[in-house]
Amino acid sequence: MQPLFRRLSYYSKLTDEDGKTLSGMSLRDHSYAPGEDIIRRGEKTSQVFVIKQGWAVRYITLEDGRTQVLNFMLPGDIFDLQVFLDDEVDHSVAAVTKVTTTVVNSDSILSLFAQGSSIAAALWWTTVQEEGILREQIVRNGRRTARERVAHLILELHRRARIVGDAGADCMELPVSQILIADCLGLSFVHVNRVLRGLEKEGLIKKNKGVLTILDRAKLIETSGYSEEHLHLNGPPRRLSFMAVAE
Amino acid sequence: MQPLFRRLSYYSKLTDEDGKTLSGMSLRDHSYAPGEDIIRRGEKTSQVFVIKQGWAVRYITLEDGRTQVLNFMLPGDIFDLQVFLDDEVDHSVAAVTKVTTTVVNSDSILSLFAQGSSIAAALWWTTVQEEGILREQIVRNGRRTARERVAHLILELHRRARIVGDAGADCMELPVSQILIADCLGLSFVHVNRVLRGLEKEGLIKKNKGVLTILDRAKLIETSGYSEEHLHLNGPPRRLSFMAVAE
DNA sequence: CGTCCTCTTGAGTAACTTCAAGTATTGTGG
DNA sequence: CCACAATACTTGAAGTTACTCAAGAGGACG
Repeated sequence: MQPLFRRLSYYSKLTDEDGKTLSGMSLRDHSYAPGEDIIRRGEKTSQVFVIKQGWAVRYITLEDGRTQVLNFMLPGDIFDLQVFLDDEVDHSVAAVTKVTTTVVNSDSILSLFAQGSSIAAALWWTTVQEEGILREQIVRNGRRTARERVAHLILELHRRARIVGDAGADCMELPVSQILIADCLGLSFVHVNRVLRGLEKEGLIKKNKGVLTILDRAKLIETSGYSEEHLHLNGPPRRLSFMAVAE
Repeated sequence: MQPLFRRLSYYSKLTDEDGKTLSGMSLRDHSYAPGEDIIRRGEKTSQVFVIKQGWAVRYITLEDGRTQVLNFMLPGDIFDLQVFLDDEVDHSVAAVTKVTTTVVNSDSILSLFAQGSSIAAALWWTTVQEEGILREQIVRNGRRTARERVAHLILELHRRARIVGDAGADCMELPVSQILIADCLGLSFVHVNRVLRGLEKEGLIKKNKGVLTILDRAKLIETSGYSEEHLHLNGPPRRLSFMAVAE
């Protein structure tokens, strides 16, 4: 549960005690090979899992094979607090790299909420963050040019990787093919390639064996119109507002 | 709270008692003129409100004026159960028509959850539904053609309007300008116009003074690839899975 | 070492946008 | 209730962005 703990404690004060609590919630680990499905659309699942290692994607495929990546999942990301409805999930999740997940005891999550733990507030915050990322995805793909989209996505992914400690100040491992980037941004992979090469030629980024380096962050932000509001980086409150009611 | 009750009881069995409970939660109403903002990005709000009458949009505007509509809000739609974080909201909501909202006492929502009311399950379901709609929006705008997008949106809006009793079997009031449709689908309004005229010429739809009629549903579904999985129309369970735990 | 997948680049094309100008519709103040 | 203004709709023509097709190069993997 390290990545989750790191993510939750990035802006929220969690104690060592909280760390132990989190570790205790983890039931068992599971590994997936690159490309393997972790959850398939239409399945019913009452399980909550956390990405422990590696990258995954939430995605939906149309009948004719067109696929849309909804969002990337990094270590510390959770699927899915909404699971309590016991309904069929409406999208799939696949491993991008080798992925390790931890299945979490959902009862223990619930008791965290019942107890008013600050972990619960942090978990709630992650779902707000996730929704913010989804909304930003809609704006990005709906109203930005290809160039803006690519630059914007790079900045977002770097930031998210950095939060869980998987990236340097201006560089990161980006284990994502241009095909996936295209499926995320609603573009053809050929065009994504051209845009990336363009950004490289202009000296904004550099890519070398899966490591992406941001060479000119200021220009990258300028061309993408990137801002971080949607990530809700102020972090969770120590308690959810409704917890105060119970006191 | 009529529209909310209607929406919740569309697939879930709610008693008259539940109806009264819902009515009792409503604190006060508020009206908005067309175009007026109901909530502005960056505001903090700890209020939950329900659309009682009229249509609204969730939207985000970029610095240079480009606007993306995230989603339409119909009577019975809720903003926003995520509010308990007491954080700044990351998008705005504006009235499209004249809109009446009801502000809801968030404490009473919480006690519904505490009591394990079936209303709580239904409310949770609406948030799952809303997320499904957001995801479908990403797929639609990312991987469908303009023609598919327009047809798809029409079918979705009709379905949602019908659930709250605001539409006939194949016709509905669609109080939405082509400009808004364009901002929702990530297209120019000129192109939306051409696509709509095309669909009319081919006899798939008809529009007359704000009333849209679906003339050939089968073809409309065929050209759009529409399916309703994302609306989670099986509806909420009577109880959330975690409520069983508490028993 | 060969196969498969990803990346790269060019050339031609299709989908959608922008610009522009005119028409209908809706709202508003006298 | 009418006249006028403002907004939304419609259509054409030209331009641009991004797509498709194609073919070769570079890497990863068994």
